[in-house]
Amino acid sequence: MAASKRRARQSPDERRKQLIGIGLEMLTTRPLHQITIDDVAERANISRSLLFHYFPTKRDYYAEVVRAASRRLLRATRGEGETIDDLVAGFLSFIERRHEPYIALFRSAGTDDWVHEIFRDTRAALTDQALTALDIDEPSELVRAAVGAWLAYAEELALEWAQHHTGSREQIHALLTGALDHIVRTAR
Amino acid sequence: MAASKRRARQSPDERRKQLIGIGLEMLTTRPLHQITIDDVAERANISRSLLFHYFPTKRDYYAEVVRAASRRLLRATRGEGETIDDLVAGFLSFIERRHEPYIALFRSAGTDDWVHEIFRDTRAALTDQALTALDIDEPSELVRAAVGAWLAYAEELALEWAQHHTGSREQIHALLTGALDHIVRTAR
DNA sequence: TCTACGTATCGAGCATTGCTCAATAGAGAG
DNA sequence: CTCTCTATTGAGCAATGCTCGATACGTAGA
Repeated sequence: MAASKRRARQSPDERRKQLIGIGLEMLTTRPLHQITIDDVAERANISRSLLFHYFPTKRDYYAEVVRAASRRLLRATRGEGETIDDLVAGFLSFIERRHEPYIALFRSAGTDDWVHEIFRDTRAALTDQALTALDIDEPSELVRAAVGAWLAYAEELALEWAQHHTGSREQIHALLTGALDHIVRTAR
Repeated sequence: MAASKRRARQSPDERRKQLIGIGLEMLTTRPLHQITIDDVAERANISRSLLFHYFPTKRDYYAEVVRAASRRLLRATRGEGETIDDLVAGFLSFIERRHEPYIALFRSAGTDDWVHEIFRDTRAALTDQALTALDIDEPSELVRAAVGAWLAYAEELALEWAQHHTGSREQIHALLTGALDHIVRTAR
């Protein structure tokens, strides 16, 4: 008690990182809007007030947490994306390893407009990666939309696979690449 | 003021319907968890307490609202589903007319476990409709998963189309049926 | 080593919101 | 006309997002 009451003064940078880290961690166990400031503060061993010192509002805090989650995802799928096979393989590996935070990100998508916006940005970036891998330079609006929708398909199928082991990795891989190929050919 | 203070006693059935109706209405303008009991009560011209008299908890109220939204959707797509073309056509018409409540339903999916469950049930029912239309009696787990994921694709693409008029109705229709056909053939 | 300043940190307190419970009043049965 | 049943309410509690003034920790300069 005496020890926990002691003020452990830290640099703003570390504190922010710590708090966002805690947010990411908690995001894997419960939906975004169920994370209360009190929970985070207690976990970080600080007062509520301090959290509001770093993030003007709960929304801002959430937003940074979700953005961090998004960055993680994009970092994990990017770079390998030379071909569609590479991209899909990277995507599947990522989902396999980290489907929990990924689910968390998705589940958070609908909670609020500002979260949804981050979610859309993330998906747009993934769409760009896919389009690049497909060697499509100037896609029509329809092609972009179709590839974006394919991502929804990919997410759903990959998560189902990661959670319930539905089908083999090769089957899922084939379903994803095959569908994308078919979709893109149809869309233009 | 005097008029609004007057007690307008109603039958439980009507009250429940009224309250759920208000919930459905509000769901089109804001995400589920942003609807406060106070808002609903004020709109219905009743006290907060009465709402808790009919629904033991806010969750229960939400659940019934979302279930009602789900039922609407299923009623609108069911029946026409003789062939896949019929089903897709019905789906597109429905989205075209009512994409707002539909978006609302989707957006609500991640807010909480119990909402997500309703959402999954809804999608499972739609999957059954599609499988029936495809004349697939005993689908493997993989086929079911693939068709379920295809629904995510369909939802995403149809909503994009309804909101931003991306592509013609025929193009979207072709993209949906084509993808489903391709996916099912690949999955088995 | 001492002092003074900047700021990381906290505690008290306010408004909103989900929820409880005892009290009240409207409507139909007898 | 009265009595009973229950739809309805108001007051109040606990949790939670958020504000603000006070405090103490760490360091730069003497």
